[in-house]
Formats: sequence, C-alpha cells, structure tokens
Amino acid sequence: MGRAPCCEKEGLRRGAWSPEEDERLVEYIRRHGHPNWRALPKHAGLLRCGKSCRLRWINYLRPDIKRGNFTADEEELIVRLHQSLGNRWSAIAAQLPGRTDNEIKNVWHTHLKKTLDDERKAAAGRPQTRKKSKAKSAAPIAPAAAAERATTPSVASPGRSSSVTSSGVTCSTVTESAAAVSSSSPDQAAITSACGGHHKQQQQLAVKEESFSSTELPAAIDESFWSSTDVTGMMDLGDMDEELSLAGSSSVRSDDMEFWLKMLLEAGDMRDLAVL
DNA sequence: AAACTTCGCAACCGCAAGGTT
DNA sequence: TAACCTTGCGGTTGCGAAGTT
Repeated sequence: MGRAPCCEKEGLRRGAWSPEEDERLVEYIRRHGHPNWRALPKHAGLLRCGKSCRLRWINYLRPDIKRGNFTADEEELIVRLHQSLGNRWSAIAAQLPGRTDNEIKNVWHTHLKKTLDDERKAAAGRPQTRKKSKAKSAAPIAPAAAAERATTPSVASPGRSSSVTSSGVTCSTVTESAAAVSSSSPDQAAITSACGGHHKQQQQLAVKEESFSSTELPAAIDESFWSSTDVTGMMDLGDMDEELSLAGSSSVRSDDMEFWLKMLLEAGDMRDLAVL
C-alpha cells in the first residue's frame, strides 16, 4: 500500500474557493463526471489538487447537499448512530440523506457532543456550569430546543468566503439516500451528480420525501450562481440515462443496508437497555 | 463603538484501504 | 506479490461571523 504524495503544492491554490472555481468544477463534473480526481483539476483548468476538488464537490457543490440546521430527528439519529458506529462519520452520513460526513462531524463536535456531556453531567447530579453565554448556541440543546432550533432557518453569512453559500437543494441520491446506498464508484458518483444536478423538480420531490419542511432550507441560496451555471439543466436526461446504464446493476442493495441499519439501531437500543 | 471572545464550518492533512500494474 | 496509485475517511485547523463586554 503505497501512498501517493499529496498534491505538489507549488502553484496550487489553497483556501476558500472562488465562485469561478466552483463554477468550473461543477461544469467539468457535469460534462465528464469525476473518474479521476487527481487528473480532474488539470483537465478542468483548476489550480487545485484533486483532493481539494473532491472535498469541495462532496461537501459543498454536490447538488443534493441539504443545508441548514439539522432537525431534531436528524440529531437524534446522529446520536443513536454514533452510539452504534462511533466516529464513523461516513457511515452515519449514509443514513442522513443530503448530509455530509464533514457536516455531521462538525455538528457532533460543535454541539451534540457538548449536549450529551452536559446531559451526562446533569444526570450525574453535577450542576451544569457553562462559562460561555452565547445566545446563538451556548445553551445545551434539549431535544425540544433542538427542534425549535432546527426549524429556524439558518442565517446565511453573507460574508462567507464562497458566494455559493448554499445549494439548498436536495435529492435522494444513490450515494447517500435514506436507503443508505453507499457508493464509491465514479460512475455512481456521476449518477449522483446527474441526479442531483438534474432538476429542481426532483430535488423538491426529494425534499418532500424526506419530510423536511421547506422552511428548513436556507433562503440564502445564491441563485445567481445556480442560474448562471445552469446547474439544473446541466445534465440532460440523455446523459443521465447513459450514465445510469453505465452503472447498470449498481442499484445497490438498499435492502441489505436497511437491514444492517436496523440491526445496528436495534443493537444500540439493546445496549441502552443493558445499561439500564 | 471598539475590542475581545466564542462559535460554526469549510478546508486541509495524514493515514489507511483497496484497486491496478 | 510487492510497489504504486487513487480514493475515502477522520482528526484538526484557521478564518470569518456573531455575540459579549
């Protein structure tokens, strides 16, 4: 198992992505997919390493990314899955459609963990002491509070580094759908992008499927970006069909995955019971 | 109103797994 | 089968925004 040297850093950009870079990446992936991340930036004319492109796509540009606050249900699911799976963020993310492992990891570290710690302390009879008093998120999030928080549209940060503040669009994807169809193949990823990039209709359907109120979606989508890059029209159905046929039998075993999820969750429950 | 503190999150880093040659 | 290559993952960091003093 060798290890490829990380991207040669000379001449490569780092840090926040510019809208132009985003657009270039989206456009390239729309046209060619991403069979080879390492070669992608070169072909796409980006001064980034492949790793950076991949992360940007997966965590931010993928059209099926769901943004905005986590719902109470999602947070609860994360907590439960974390009990079962530990820090396997990608596995957890697979159960949360539209959420990325990075995002889940962030949420965990920023407040779920604290919440649990505080709850544990409270349960242990120790007074909760918090030095911080930041209205935004300082208080431990009780489930009800979490729910309230979750339904509050997130405030966009206009000054954020990237102008593509949020896609706000979702799609039940092949890779990270509720059916937990995990996919790592480029073809499937391309399909994912096709599916996601496809159409707002689909995305809206997916939103409905996932039972998330549209108010949870951030209003701060930079529509100009999506319209200027014509993301919704980027992948025509022909492309998609082609890619679907390429992926062929990769309608992965959602049944299996559901089974294992169920098992894990049940195991978690049983463990909880055991603790009790 | 300015300085300071805290938080959220995008992005980076390094490692490991798995595929290919 | 060993070396190489690419991708994926988890931990961590840095920066900008928001809140507090």
